[in-house]
Amino acid sequence: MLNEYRDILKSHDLSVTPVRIAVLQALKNHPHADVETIFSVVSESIATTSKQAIYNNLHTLVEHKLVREIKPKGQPSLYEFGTGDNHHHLVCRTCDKVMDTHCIASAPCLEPTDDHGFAVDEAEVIFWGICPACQSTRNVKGEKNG
Amino acid sequence: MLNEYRDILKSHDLSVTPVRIAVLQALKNHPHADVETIFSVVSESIATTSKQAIYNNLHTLVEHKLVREIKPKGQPSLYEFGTGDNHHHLVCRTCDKVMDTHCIASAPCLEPTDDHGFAVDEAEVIFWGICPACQSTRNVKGEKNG
DNA sequence: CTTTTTGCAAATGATTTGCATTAAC
DNA sequence: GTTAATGCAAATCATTTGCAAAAAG
Repeated sequence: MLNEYRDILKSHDLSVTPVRIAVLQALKNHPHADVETIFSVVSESIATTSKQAIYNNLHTLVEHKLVREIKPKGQPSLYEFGTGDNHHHLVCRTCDKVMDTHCIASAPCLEPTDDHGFAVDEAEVIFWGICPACQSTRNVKGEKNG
Repeated sequence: MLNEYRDILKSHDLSVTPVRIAVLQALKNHPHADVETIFSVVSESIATTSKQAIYNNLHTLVEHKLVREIKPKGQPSLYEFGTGDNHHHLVCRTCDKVMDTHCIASAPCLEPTDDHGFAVDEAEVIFWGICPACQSTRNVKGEKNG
């Protein structure tokens, strides 16, 4: 429902534009999408859009904490609709696939022993490993799987 | 002591070259250094070196788990001598400063609730926040501090 | 009507690739 | 002598910047 996105944007004092709504829709349908993917999905409904409009919107949405950015080492940034449910990520060292997971750590467990005066607002956990597909196919770094 | 690095490299079946040793030394003296920093430090002792030699060596060292790569969102990669002590990082959202810290979570606490079949070998924790300097100077994103 | 967003082109900058030379083993 | 590392130049590619036209508030 489009008005859903409209209301979310309005409640964050963000102007409502077709591209911006399309970006939110694309993120909802493609969790962990990169800019390239979002651009091509948005292009399906708005053929004249530009990659810069996608970048602009993602930055704005990330700033307003509506979208979370994930940056696997050496890959383009991935984006996900920020639900604020504080989940974490499994990242495959071989094919860079990203999956959601939760940590058995309860909130007070995820705290630094020494915060060096930082005002910490988020604890991000990345579980590094090898995904099932890469385990079975002996993929080498760089090849993509499922 | 140079033979220290020599032995570390030999024990990992890596050939011992002046540039490679200089990279390890630079990392020891400059925790959380980026390629630019490592290049200029190494250049002091080996004036003829190239940035590509630095990249090559860092990749090799990371592959052999002698060096850890940290990738703050949108910044060049940072590298640190990989001590295997499983510490974590505080990253400033404003100036991108990185500090070491530990997590009060004990090992069994840092496990995914559902590993989706991944063979997980590391749990990386990044504590996002605002560093003391940026808190006091009201820095805006992009300005560097301390 | 003022501000924000859009879309285009061009610039930036970290990282990678190809290859001949040189050094390590 | 065979393999791996070096250093140079050129290419790649995600991301950013500048700006005029268009849309949103």
